[in-house]
Amino acid sequence: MEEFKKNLIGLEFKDILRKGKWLLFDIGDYYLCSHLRMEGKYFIKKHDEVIDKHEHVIFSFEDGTDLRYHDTRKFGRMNLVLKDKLDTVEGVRKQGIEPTDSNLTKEYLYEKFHKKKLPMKTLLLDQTIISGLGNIYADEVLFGARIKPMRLGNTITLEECDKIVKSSREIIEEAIKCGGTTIRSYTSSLGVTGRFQQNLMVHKRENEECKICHSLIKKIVIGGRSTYYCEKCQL
DNA sequence: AGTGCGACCCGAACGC
DNA sequence: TGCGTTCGGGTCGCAC
Repeated sequence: MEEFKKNLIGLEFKDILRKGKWLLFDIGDYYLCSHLRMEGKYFIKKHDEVIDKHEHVIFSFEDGTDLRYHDTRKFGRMNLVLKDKLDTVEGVRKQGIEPTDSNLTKEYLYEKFHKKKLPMKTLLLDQTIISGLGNIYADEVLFGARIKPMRLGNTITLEECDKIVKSSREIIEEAIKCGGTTIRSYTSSLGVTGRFQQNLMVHKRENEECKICHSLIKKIVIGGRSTYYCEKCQL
């Protein structure tokens, strides 16, 4: 921690990049790799403003402003690495292809899925295959692609991979437009709300009617994660 | 290698 | 001002 502080004093934040779910702050010879997990968020505040009990890391700048990292559950992670050592941050290095990237093709997904004996829900959460989908969007993508979450990778056809490409792109783009999804965050008073929850077709909708076929949405656990799907719409 | 699962964290939601 | 328990999100590390 002391080392972390000492290394940053006097350095300039030059840029902010993103790789999958990681934020990379370009600072001098370093990248500060920051993963927000569930509820991590950054705020700009004046240096003299009262420090909230969930503001765990504060960067103070010469102009009297702070960049403050706020994380209710202390679940996020930060990792300061020299730029040429970025490869040593496993999570950052092993990112797969993003839904918005034209390199995400049905052939690529078929190659990744067709020998796997893991459920599709688990495979969509694997950041080394598709980068950026979390528990909510994985459920939504599978609904959009009309694939049951427990189907194993080795049962998925090329055609279904095409549906996943399209569904993931559509859902991620729409979610970004909406400012994300607010489900468990209680910090909306701070201005961080997502509107995508209005678009959710299955996630967190156990025993509610499917918006397409009106049968009841089911909830199960796959790979230790809550998973929602429509028995009738998804094959 | 591939797969499965507990640990991490703590406020909210839930059950009584 | 009720209190104890469970849940959940993404990732890693360990066991098989």
